Order: sequence, then structure tokens, then C-alpha cells
Amino acid sequence: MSDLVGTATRSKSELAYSWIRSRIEEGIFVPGYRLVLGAIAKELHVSVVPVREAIRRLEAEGLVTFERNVGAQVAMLNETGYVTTMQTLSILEGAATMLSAPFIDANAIAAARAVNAEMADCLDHFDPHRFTELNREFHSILFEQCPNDNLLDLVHRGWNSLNMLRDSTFSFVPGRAHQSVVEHDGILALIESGAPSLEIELAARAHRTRTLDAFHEYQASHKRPSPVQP
Amino acid sequence: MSDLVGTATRSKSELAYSWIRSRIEEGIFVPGYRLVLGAIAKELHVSVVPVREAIRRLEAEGLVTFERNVGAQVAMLNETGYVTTMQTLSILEGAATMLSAPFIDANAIAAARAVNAEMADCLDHFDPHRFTELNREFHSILFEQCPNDNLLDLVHRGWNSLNMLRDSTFSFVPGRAHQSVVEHDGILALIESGAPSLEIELAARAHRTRTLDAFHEYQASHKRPSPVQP
DNA sequence: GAACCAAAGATCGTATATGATTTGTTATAC
DNA sequence: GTATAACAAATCATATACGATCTTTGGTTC
Repeated sequence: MSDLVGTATRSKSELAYSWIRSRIEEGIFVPGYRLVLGAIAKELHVSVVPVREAIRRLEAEGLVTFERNVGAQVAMLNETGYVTTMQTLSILEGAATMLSAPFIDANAIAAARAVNAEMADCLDHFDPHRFTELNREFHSILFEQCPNDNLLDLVHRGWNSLNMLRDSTFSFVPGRAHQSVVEHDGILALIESGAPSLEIELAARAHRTRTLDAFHEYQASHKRPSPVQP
Repeated sequence: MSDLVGTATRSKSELAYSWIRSRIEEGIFVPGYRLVLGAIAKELHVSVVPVREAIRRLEAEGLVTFERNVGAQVAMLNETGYVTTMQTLSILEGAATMLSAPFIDANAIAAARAVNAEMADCLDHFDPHRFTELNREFHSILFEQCPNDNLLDLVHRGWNSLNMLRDSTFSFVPGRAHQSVVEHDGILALIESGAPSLEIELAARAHRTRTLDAFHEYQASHKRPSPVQP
């Protein structure tokens, strides 16, 4: 409705796609939630065909799992899935940071520092939701100039999958969050100083790897509640 | 038909998917070839719905491009697409090699060396097709043990896209092919010697990067024929 | 009471049909 | 001869309908 100069008419499949996707991102459709074609179709006043197409697209992007003759549900990463995705992200983000570094100017660095400072504030005022948001923004600034679109695409895909656990219980674990803020500053300083690309890459990668380690510690001390299964 | 103990009954969508895909891989559907839903459906004696689904899946995998109300065609990588994909592959394959290294035993190394030797033979007997095949096999042996499935998946996806140019004119350029054989040996030696993981990763990545450089040189000297547009 | 079987219900998979959009073609004006 | 407009053909997008498959429920047997 509030489309500015958007596409003339959005396809029904497109509509279903963005509708489901935003529901997932907003946490309304939690991991494990069953996506029933007919129900969604009825809700959106379209037939099942475009809904089916939308769901398969979401499946390809890793947000949804689909089983033949059984149906679709919002993806639930098991622990190994989480670990491998984080590991892959450490590789991809490291490389993306390295490739972006030469194109990041003083303005971008200043903007990133500002975001990072606000993240620190969030820690004081205990605002996990905003913190997660800012974290994403920080990475966007960092990668916006990456000359390899293909690589960026894979990074976003990884973020998608990880959003499955975006219950902000973990991403705001004080220890991890604080570490994140500090290391962000470190990476920015490296870029600013014109450090060798490999050094930048390894720093960025190590950051993500330490986040993964923090996740493991967190797992060990807290039992995660099992996801809702409506 | 010659399914051994395959799925009870393959879905039509699955059928269409693998049919189109193999046609692309065999070079029957060349880059730029238009994929008309109705025509394929008729050919396979199915309706357009599963064909449409197959095509959108291929689109998600990067083998096909699709435009609303216009149709699908086999993807054509432009030069920047090729470069970015190669760059991404250098990163992914490097990391995969590093992660696999600890799990590659003497048998696997021997097998890889044998494949590599046959690749050298192919150079003498000028057998580009077999060479490409062996190259893939070599990489399979190298990555089979990678503990990160997610990463492997991305590598395969990259290979898919690159297959678009699998006209074997380039992959068999003598200089590049010979270099490839030599460097494969180098990587195997590194793994065998128990070199640090970072060293292994960088070697593997550098190999792919040099392949990309070779591509550029090749481009400079040979004008690629523009893809067929039926 | 537990295990098994059968029938009902829910949901998916696909064929067919029709409306919507794009592309190609022909005729007319200048 | 070129450009434009109207029309025709091709193709895509989606609704509807029905058969296929899985899941669940209720009953029966041991």
C-alpha cells in the first residue's frame, strides 16, 4: 500500500514471500512453526500456487525447511548447523572486510564508530533488541563497499539462517556483547591504519570465531528452551 | 528408470529439475537459451506447474535467470560475475581445504595424486573433457572430509555457476592446466607435511586466484564468442 | 495396558483452465 | 521508407479442482 514508486503490481508470489519473511523476521513465526500452504493462501486471499512458490524460495534462502508431502516449517538450526554457519560466516565476513577495507573512507569509519558507541550504550540501558539492530547496521557499513556482490550475498544468506535464533537471549549475553563492541573498534582501527589486508581479514574472522566460542560457553551454562511447536 | 533404490516416486518437479539441469550441464542448453515453460512441460509430459517450480529452483541456484512475465533463460555470467565467483571460490575452497586437511589420510592423498597424474596425462593426449572431469574429482577427494557441510554447499554452488562457461575452451588452456597440476601436488605436499592450517588455506586460495589471473590473460588474447541466442 | 491395524482427516502435488502481460506483426499515415 | 498504432500470437501468472500421500485417531487384539 505504502509503495512509493514500486513495481506496477507486485506478483502474488512476491506478496506471499515478503509477508512470510517479515513474519519470520519479526519473530511472529518462530523456528519450528508450521507453514501450511492452504492457511497462508486463505489469509492472503490468494491461491496456494504462489504461496508454494514463496515458501520454496524461502527454503532456498535457508529460512524455511520443506519436506515432501509433509510441509514447511520455519527453519530450526540445530547446534551443528549453528556452528557450521558461524564458521562459514567467520570466513566470509573476514574476506568481505578485507575486500571492503580499501574503500572505507573516514566518513564510514566515523559512522561505524558512532554506531558502535550506541551499541555500548545499549549495554548500559539493557536494550537487546536495539543492540541486535545496531550490530547489523555496523556490519552493513563495514561491507557496503565490498566490490564482490557474490560474497556479500552469501554473508546475507548466513545472517538469514542465524536470524532463526534471533531471540536476543544470546546475542545480548553481556560478555559477548561487550567483547563485540571492543573488537569492532579494533577492526576499525586496523582499517584506519591501513593494515595489510590479511591482517584485517584474520582479525575480522577471529572476531566471529570468538563469538562462536562464546556461544558454546553460553550453551554449556544455559539450557536453551526448545522452540515452540504449534 | 535406472534408479537403483531411489526415492519411491520422484516428484514431477524433481524430474523437471534434474532434466533441465543435466541438459545445462551437458551443454545442450547453452547460456542464453530460453527455457519456455510450456515447451518443457510438453516435452516431459507434465504440467507447467512443476516445471515452473524447477526453474525457480534453478534460478535460486544461479543456473538460470528469470524475469517476471518474460521467462527464463540459462544464466550467462558476464565477466564481473565470473571474476567475483572465482574470487569467492578462492576464499571458500581455501577455507575448505584448511578444514579438511586434518582428516585427509595417506589413502586420500595417494588417490588425489593418482588423479593428478592422470590429469597430467590428459595434457599430453589433449583430452580437455576428461581433464575437467578429473579436476572436479580431485577437488572432491580434497573436500570430501570437510567437517563444515555448509561451506561445502557454497563451494558446489560456485562450481555450478562457473559451469556456465564450462565450454572447456578455457579450463584446458595449456598454461593454466599445467600450472594447476603442479600446484595440486604442492597443496598435497603441504597437507602431507602437516603444515599449519593457515599456510594450507593460503596456498589453496592462491591457486584459485592464479587461475583467475590466467583467465584474464586468456581473455585478453582470445575474444570469446558471444553465447548463442536461439 | 501396549501394540497393531484401519479408516478418516489434513495437507500436499499436479493437471487443467483462464486472465494478464509481453512480444511480434501488420496496416496505415506521413 | 519510416514511424506509429492497432491487432494477433505467444507466454507467463494464478485460480480451481482433484488425486496422492502422510498423519492421526479410534478401535481391536493379545
